[in-house]
Amino acid sequence: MPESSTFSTKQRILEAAEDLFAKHGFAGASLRQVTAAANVNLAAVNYHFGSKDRLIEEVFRRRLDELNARRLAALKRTLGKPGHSLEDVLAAFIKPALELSLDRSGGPAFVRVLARAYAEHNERLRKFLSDNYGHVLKEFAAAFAALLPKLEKEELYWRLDIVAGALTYAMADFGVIKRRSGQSERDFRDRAAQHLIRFAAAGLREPQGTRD
Amino acid sequence: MPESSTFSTKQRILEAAEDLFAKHGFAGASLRQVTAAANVNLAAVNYHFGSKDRLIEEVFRRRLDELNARRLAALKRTLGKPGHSLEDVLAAFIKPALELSLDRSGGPAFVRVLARAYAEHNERLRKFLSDNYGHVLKEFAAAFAALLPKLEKEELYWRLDIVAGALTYAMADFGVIKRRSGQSERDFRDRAAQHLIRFAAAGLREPQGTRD
DNA sequence: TTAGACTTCAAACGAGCGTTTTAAATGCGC
DNA sequence: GCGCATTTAAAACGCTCGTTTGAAGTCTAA
Repeated sequence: MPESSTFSTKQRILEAAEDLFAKHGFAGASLRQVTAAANVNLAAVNYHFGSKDRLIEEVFRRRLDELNARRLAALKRTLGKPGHSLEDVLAAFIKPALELSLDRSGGPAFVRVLARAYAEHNERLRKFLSDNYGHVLKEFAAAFAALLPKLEKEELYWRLDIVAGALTYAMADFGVIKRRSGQSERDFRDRAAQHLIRFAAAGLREPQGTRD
Repeated sequence: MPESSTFSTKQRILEAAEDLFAKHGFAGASLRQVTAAANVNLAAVNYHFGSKDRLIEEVFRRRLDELNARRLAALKRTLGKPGHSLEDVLAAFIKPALELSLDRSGGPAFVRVLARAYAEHNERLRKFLSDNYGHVLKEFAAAFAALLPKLEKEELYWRLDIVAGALTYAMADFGVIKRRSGQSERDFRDRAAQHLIRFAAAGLREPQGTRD
């Protein structure tokens, strides 16, 4: 199975799929649209991926494998530092995602795909993501828990859930937000990271109230 | 045009549509699924609403008219109080949405529909929502701006965007979160509102940083 | 009770869907 | 250059989609 020769077709399908899934959703983007945009024969999807569902999974795997590896590496580096802060852990989670949407072509599209997956409560997709990347979230949750010992577990999970949702939505909108003229992409992303980290840290650190 | 006789069919279509749009998305839920769930003839959708797109809009209008009226009323009440706080304004935004998902049947489904609309960047839908309900967001933005005079406009909009995303996402998941046994629905919602308000207030109030 | 507006219904429309099939083209070690 | 596995190609499969049609049914007011 000579990978080099299949590479181009598979790659083009994945890129077109990512873009169209971001624009029209998983159900809304058809394989005919995808293959037309990729300049590839319609049957190529089922030849290379087996089905539309598996193509969707591959769209996620391609980006998430690297994204989560970077997140874990950054987390490990952070946990190694003796006096690491909440902001450091948040940065380990957020910055790789921001870099993804900056570095690679198609990154901005992918974070929108990710937001869609968040909004969908599709059973198959949730299981796939949980099976493949659930351990990453668990490691981050443990790191947060260690830094916020006074928060009850239930309260912490509440807040992490809100933070994850907020970050996902915010990053999905980055491709749309128009930045100040003259501001470089890098500057913009750095400011964005600062905003997100500060915002999330404030929400997590706020002392737990007992009752009103 | 005798409204009373059409009422039942239209109502049943709207309720089935809301539920199925929440579950499978706008493209993913077909009119055949909707009409079957509503126990109504397939052609009834096009007879009563004209098209699938207009049905989608009507699903939004039915809930948002009341939701936004309540939000504006709560905001007006809050702004009338002399010493009102950031938390009060946030409560005016959040509590009506939480009550919607508590009071009415189908409410939890609708907030998930709302989250989907957020994730979609559908031009037609965005225009419809902005045309019909954009003024509500503007009034809230003004109220926030008055309470956070030290924040630059750009910074404020950043944060409001994140808050709106976080809230939308969090409320969409309320139907899924399992609450402690013995905890009443009302208690759960009140606690949820406290969490969201405290979280959002902390993120908004955090002093603006100049640069790292 | 009959006229007429409104609503429901079964059936069909053309179009597009994901997938499969079968054959032609391509790349590559021998 | 031949033989073979891999990839591309065109066409068709059965199915579901949103929408339209025209007739049947239902209700109300005169």
